[in-house]
Amino acid sequence: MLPFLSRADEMMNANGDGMAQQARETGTLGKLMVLLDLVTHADAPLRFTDILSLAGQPRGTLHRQLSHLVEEGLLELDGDGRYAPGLRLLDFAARSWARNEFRLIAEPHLVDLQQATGETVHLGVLRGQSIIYLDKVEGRQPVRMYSQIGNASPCYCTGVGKAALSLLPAESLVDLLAGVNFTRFTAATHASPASLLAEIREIADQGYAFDREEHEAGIRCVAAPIWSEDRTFLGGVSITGPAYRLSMELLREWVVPVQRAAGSIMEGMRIRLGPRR
Amino acid sequence: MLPFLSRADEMMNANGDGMAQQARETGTLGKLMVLLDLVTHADAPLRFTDILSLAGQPRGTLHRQLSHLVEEGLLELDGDGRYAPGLRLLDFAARSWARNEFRLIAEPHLVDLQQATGETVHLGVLRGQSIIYLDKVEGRQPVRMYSQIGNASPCYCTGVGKAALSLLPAESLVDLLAGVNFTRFTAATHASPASLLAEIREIADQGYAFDREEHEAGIRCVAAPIWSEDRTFLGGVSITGPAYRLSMELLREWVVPVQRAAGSIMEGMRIRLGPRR
DNA sequence: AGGTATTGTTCCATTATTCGGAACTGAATT
DNA sequence: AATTCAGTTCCGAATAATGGAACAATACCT
Repeated sequence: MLPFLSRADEMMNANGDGMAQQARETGTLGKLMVLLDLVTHADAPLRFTDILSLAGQPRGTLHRQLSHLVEEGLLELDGDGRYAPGLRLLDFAARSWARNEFRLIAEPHLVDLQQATGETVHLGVLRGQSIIYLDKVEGRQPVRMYSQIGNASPCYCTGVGKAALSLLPAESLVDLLAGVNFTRFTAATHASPASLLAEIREIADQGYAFDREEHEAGIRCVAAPIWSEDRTFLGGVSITGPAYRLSMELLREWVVPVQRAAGSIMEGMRIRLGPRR
Repeated sequence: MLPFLSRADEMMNANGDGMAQQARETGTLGKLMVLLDLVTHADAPLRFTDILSLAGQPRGTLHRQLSHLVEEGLLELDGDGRYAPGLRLLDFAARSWARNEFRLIAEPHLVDLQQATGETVHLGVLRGQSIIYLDKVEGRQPVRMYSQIGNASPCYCTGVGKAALSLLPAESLVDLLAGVNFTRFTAATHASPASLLAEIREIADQGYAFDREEHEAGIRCVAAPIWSEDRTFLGGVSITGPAYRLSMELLREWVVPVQRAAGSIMEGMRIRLGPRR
């Protein structure tokens, strides 16, 4: 569904001649990742033939590639010949999450913010054209975790996403949006780059962003951007909740606390990263 | 730390001659996975040179391999030249977790068991020589999630691990244990295959396993095994908690509920998988 | 049942990618 | 300025991936 880090940004450059296209693939690995993407994005485990038609590769080739992925534990093949994501992915992810510096630094500030407002707090970063949620703090959590963490969400209709975009220089922003597929999730979702760009300019001035039920009907949020001096990471914190409880007035009251949390996180990052450079 | 799915099981077979060794590598992918393992297992982000010495590969080669991993989002390279696990791993994992059939089937039974006992319930499966925790249900959870989920833990000193091992035919069990490195976590940890084998035989008879502070001092658990007719998946459910609260008597009382939960999960799997074969 | 279409697996000469030594750049150190 | 150390680029040689076709093993249909 979500195209994630698309390496294929510069594929359609302006010239029409038959020049050798820019180096754009990661060789063998790139092809295997496409397959992993296919399987992990599928709603149900896929059979060999399903993948064959989706991947458009010769059978022999595909068969070997899948075998390699299975042998490495990245995919699993059940007794009925259906391919599902492998559990080794969980092991990798658990490790990368547990040790993630940014998350570790942010965590206490997220908890503070949650306690101050009583609503759900998210931490997300921009990767490619998607926001990946790195952490989530809920009150007495009725819902299961992992529900949001790790999920890639669109950048053009989430509070954290728009906050992150507002930090990009105009040129990169346009480049990035050129590759985005504007899916209309609700009536309020931006349907084109034009209207989005206008809002983003506003967000850049104000220093905070709202999500007015743009991604999911009945869900609103306020978000503040997080950046580093060299723009190597961009992200945001947000407070999210049901529209019936979070009036726009209330969200406006929370602008200051969210911005303060974002500020504290940036401060923490500066202390951690500053001395090195 | 944990060697995970070691493909290299049959490397040291009995013969001493120079015959071509069994096919054992996954080509390009296998080499890249070794690197991913290195980085995700490290305590802190690694610099190029660190990886160079750990991986023992020519510089040019290593450089290209790491570049590919970074380009695919499996690794991230920060401004200081340090490699950390990439966030794309999180995205993959979130998906594979959310859609995992076994977990979805087991979930309600885990919740029931948690409510019946008030203690933490785990669901784990055996992959290679490790137990991977697929789910965890706590009471009003004071600790963060992801803490355990996805983590690979040793099979020889966890309740779920020993329960899973007890289902293996004698031969496979010996093979598997031959590759295990017996780390002594506490005074109660099995230090050799011999004593472990004895206990596992007992567990196979009884149909349940205890962890008597073998993995972590002060932590005990009861676990019951889960299997399928064709032995394609082996795992277990467990109730875990602090030793001061969970006396051995209490654990013995919980044998029945844990076994019942395991039974219900197997039942659920049979309904789901049965009709197909 | 028998025949046929479908699905999955193996083989091997060809082709493309990876390999890895060496030469190169740039920064830190003396 | 000279010297080490860390990281990057280059290119012929070695190796692994490719994909067509032949081969199993099932499911599907009269």
